[in-house]
Amino acid sequence: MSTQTSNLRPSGHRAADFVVTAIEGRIAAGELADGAPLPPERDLIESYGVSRTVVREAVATLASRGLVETRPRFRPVVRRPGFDAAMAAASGVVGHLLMQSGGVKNLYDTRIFLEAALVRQAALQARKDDIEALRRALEANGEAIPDSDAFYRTDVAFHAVLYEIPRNPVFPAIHRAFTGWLAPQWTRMPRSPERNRMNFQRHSDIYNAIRDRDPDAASDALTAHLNAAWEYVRGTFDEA
Amino acid sequence: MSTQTSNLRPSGHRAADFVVTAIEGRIAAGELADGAPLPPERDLIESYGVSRTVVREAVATLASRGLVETRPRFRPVVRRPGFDAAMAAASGVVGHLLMQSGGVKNLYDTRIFLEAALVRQAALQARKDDIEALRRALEANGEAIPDSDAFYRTDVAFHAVLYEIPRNPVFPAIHRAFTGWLAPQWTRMPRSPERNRMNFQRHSDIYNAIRDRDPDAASDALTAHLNAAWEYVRGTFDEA
DNA sequence: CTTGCTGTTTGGTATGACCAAAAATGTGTA
DNA sequence: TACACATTTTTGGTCATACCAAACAGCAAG
Repeated sequence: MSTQTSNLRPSGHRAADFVVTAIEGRIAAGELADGAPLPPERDLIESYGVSRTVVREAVATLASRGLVETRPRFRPVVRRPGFDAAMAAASGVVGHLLMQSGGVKNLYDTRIFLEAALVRQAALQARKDDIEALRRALEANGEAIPDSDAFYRTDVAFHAVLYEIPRNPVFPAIHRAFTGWLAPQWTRMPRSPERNRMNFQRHSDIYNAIRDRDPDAASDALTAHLNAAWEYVRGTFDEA
Repeated sequence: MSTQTSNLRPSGHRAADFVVTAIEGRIAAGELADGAPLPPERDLIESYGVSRTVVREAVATLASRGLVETRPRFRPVVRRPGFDAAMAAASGVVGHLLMQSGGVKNLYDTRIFLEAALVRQAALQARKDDIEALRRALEANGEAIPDSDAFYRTDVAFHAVLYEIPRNPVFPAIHRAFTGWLAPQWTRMPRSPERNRMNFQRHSDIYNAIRDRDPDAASDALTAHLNAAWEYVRGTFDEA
């Protein structure tokens, strides 16, 4: 007859979800600023009138959503989410997808598609400083031809410039996610200065097309570049 | 063979992470098939030699990664992750992003960009049955003009066809994610048969351009369509 | 075969305890 | 005073036990 627990939280829902949304609200409201540590679990117990079990479950949920960052035995740190956090949240699942048949191919095709559209757009409306940034990235890429490790970094940086041209923070986040997901495949590819030189040539083609304001040529060059890279690495997969 | 119960989990790591990866492996190996219920928590305790706290934390992590589906008081159900699961994992963060300044705009611009590229591609290489599917979707959309609710559904369905044309499962997943994220904004938009008729006209333009194999016209029609919709709803935001 | 009841299973939560590492505090020396 | 070192307190990670309520499985009655 007497209610055993006298809590101030709405019953019927899961207590953990209640705590999650409550903390989410405090983050969104700015009460818990970016970089600040989360209150100790034992404080949260008192604040929300729940058990430590619930608090820990809630913190784990927040962590997997990218709203807080947990390291073993450290206070969780609040992270105001950016588009990168969204990608990070998805990456756990994507890792599984990549191991399924055709998963890598589907993702890589998506990248080709998106990037081809990016260079087309870039050819149409890249600003002077965009093209200059692209030129510098290309130059650095060319100088790194003898060093395959440096070439990889400058390669990624070159493509990164393409994602920055629209000035929409979603695109750089997508690029970082792509490179992170596909890096394991890439590193299995044998590298050599000769291949670097070939890829640099492709990069030059893309740059020239954008500089010359030729969207079709830019799109074609990008597609050819990435498709060639795929053909080169496809042998390393056991897929039909 | 004999179930190895020699659970010597590496110390230094978190026990919960250990359990998570172990269950992930069982899912990836197919031992836990899609749709099957997860073993009871009390069984997992014995299997991995950890406390129930750890098991619950692990299950919560798996749930937030989209590998299992939990409903209150039901056995968690294993879900072989698809690209939709990846999007679902990201949606928690995206919800926060949408509330930040410019978040909706950035995401919507991304959608316009992607969809414009899709219709361009569709104009170039859509198959006969693709165009036929698009025509049927357009027809249904036209018939739903008087009913704003039905119009919204057929509107989404029309755009969905565009995402299916590349036959890459990533794109439909992206579409579902977009519509899910942006639906709250859309539903705030006042709807009327007149606006429906206008949107239907835009859809017709897109369809005609694809049917006529005119990539530029298709891309322009799509961009005009979505930009017009944005202009129509922007008044509902308190953004500069 | 269906319907309805009943005991069992199982997830959700609470409580208390212990450990180890981090953070905070105190202390002695230069 | 300033700084390095030792000690106490805090705090996250884990374990064990217990209880409740809803889902589930089995059985009896219709």
